[in-house]
Amino acid sequence: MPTAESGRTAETCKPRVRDRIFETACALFYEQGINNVGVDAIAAAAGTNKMSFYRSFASKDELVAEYLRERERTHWKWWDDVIAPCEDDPRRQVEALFEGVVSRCRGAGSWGCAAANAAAEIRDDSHPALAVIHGHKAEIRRRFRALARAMKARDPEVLGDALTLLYEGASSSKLTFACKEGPYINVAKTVRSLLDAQLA
Amino acid sequence: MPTAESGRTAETCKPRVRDRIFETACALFYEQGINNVGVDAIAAAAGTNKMSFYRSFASKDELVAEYLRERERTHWKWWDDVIAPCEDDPRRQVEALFEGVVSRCRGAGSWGCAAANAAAEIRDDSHPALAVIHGHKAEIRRRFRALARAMKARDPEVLGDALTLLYEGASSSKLTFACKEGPYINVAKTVRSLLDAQLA
DNA sequence: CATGTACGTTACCGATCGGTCACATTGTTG
DNA sequence: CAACAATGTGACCGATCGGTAACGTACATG
Repeated sequence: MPTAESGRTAETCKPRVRDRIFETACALFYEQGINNVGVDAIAAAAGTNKMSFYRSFASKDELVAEYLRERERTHWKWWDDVIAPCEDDPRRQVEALFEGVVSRCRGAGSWGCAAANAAAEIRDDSHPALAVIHGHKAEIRRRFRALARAMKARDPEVLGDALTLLYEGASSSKLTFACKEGPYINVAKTVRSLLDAQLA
Repeated sequence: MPTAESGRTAETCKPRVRDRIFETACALFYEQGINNVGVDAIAAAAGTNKMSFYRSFASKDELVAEYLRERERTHWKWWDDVIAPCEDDPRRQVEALFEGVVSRCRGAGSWGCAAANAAAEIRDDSHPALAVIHGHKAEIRRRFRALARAMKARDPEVLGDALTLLYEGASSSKLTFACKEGPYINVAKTVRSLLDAQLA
């Protein structure tokens, strides 16, 4: 057995076939949609074949769930990085988050929220990805409500939900608006005036 | 040739097979997602077969585009009905629209915005439904901006975009939040305080 | 009765789907 | 060298996909 490999110290240097498949699948799922990407296409794009795929993943559905878990990890890392410079200033944290969303949406490779897109594609209640989607969205709402509470908003639940909806709307507007300057471009300004109104 | 039928006075009483197929397809597309509903399933659910389908529609893609056009017609009819009682009071119209959205989302048969869901499923730039989606969303934005202008908001573009995002977010939150009381429940209150802040 | 329209039925096409089989190859380790 | 784990290869499965061809039938109109 390899010395520097015990199942958990991996993901270091070696380009394991499983990792190549997974990264390729994540990119394809996000750009083209889950139902528009077959297992064959993933394996081919990763420079391997379908059999190697099924040696690494139990099923496509499980891969999809894992894909969304990875997106969620990345999302929260991004979130924490954005709010870190404004520690102990929840209002600045919220503003920074929405400024971050705007510049994220501006990017060329942005196709909206992976979880929301997946929710539109997956309608089978038994799909393992559904729990990931719902958990992710519930956590977003929870964090915005916590930020509203930290800001001492007069109605933290309402303000938290408002921020959640604006956050959802901004990313989802990426796919639905053809123009390059969708309604998300003004969301930071909106949030500021909303905070002005809701904070005493 | 039938007397009471000249191509435009139709859609009256006779249960034409084309109409049955179309209504069935609209319901299935909305409930289960476009890519999860095959032509065979549509025909069978409409009590007919695939051949009758292709005698009425050029292709599935064209049916999908027609489905979204129908959803848009219904949406604007709903919209106009909601704002009609508040004529000459744009602020009340906006408030009525969001109260309407909340009660619409509360309904059991609500699966979010059909256009937004379709946008997540359709990633092929040449799909005939894309123009319908983009046109619908652009019109929503245009109307909210016009309402903001009619309200004499100090920055109609920003306020109009804010309303657009909240409108988008509210309906899209239907599929992404598992709980029965998603963040949309507070959107009417948010809109009121946003209007208070933005109107002089 | 003859004609034409609307519709039902069956079988079929090539392509793709998710998933599995048996077998050959590679590279590392002991 | 022997052994083993990881990977590549190609054929194959049943099911479903969007779409078509050929034919039969019901019915209303002239």
